[in-house]
Amino acid sequence: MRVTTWAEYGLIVSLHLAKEGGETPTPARDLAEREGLPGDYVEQILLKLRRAGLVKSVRGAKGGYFLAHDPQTISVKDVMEAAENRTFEVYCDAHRVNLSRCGPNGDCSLRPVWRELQRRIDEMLSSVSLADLMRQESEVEALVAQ
Amino acid sequence: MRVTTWAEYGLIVSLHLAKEGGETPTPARDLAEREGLPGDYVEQILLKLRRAGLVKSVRGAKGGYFLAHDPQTISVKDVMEAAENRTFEVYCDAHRVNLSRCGPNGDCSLRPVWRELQRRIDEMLSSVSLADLMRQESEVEALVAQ
DNA sequence: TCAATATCCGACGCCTAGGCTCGGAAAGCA
DNA sequence: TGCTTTCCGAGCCTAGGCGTCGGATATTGA
Repeated sequence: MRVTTWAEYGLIVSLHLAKEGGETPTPARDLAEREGLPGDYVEQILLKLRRAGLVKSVRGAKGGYFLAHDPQTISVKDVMEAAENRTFEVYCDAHRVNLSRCGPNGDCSLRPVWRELQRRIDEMLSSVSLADLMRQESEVEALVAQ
Repeated sequence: MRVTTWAEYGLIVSLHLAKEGGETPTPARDLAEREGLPGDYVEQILLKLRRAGLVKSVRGAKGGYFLAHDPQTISVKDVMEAAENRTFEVYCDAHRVNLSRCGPNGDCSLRPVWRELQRRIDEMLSSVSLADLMRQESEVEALVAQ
């Protein structure tokens, strides 16, 4: 079980824009270079974030991207879902290995485990905002420890 | 973020053996057929589970596999780690994209989030045993809901 | 009006790892 | 001596993660 670069980079990029603040657009290429990320790839990710309504873009010279909302109103989960389409995929939902077990009428004691896991992951990721991430690592550590 | 078939099948297989009970060996092929899983693949998974000490095997005719311990002492996390090597991989631990950020002296506010997420996932998966999973789906659902 | 700068967007290419198969060696029964 | 079964490495196929590229469109400033 792992997080992809879509989510990881998506968060780095969003966080960068959050720190930038305001509505002055930052070009994708500048952002990528300053974060040490592949430029073309960052562009793809910003496109996804824009389609999800998390960032806004300005085209043409002097254009770029800026955050669409207040960092406090954007959660880690929001960014991950925008970048990765999902936070956690329940296997048996996607691949019905055995219909008599995985179907709606089946009885599979594993399903509740995955569902609950998904719930807790989402809960955790929803509870952290971009504003939270603008602090020092040590502060975030304290904040996040329940 | 998703669970692989290694973990999913590993759990199905372990659970099957738990229900079987006792020390009478069940052949991998029989198990696979009754669970509707690919036989050769199940064999690989059982091998992993054996190496992790979760199941024991008897070679030769009339041989097969049985659970090494009481189902109550084996958690979902145990099985997943045996089958998948890890429950949750923290991205920046595996791939240091940017040394000044991801290195030990770097300051990355994302790390605490992943670490805490990992902690909570492990906590959840440790709290459910194979014995718990031997119940009906609806019972497990109630059990697991915190 | 032209050149430079950016976003926009689809398509494609590499490579890893997940998911599964195969073939054969060793071990234990009948 | 067969038959069954575990053991184990090797290999195959595909999807998807991870990026790259090329060109169209929009905007700015000279």
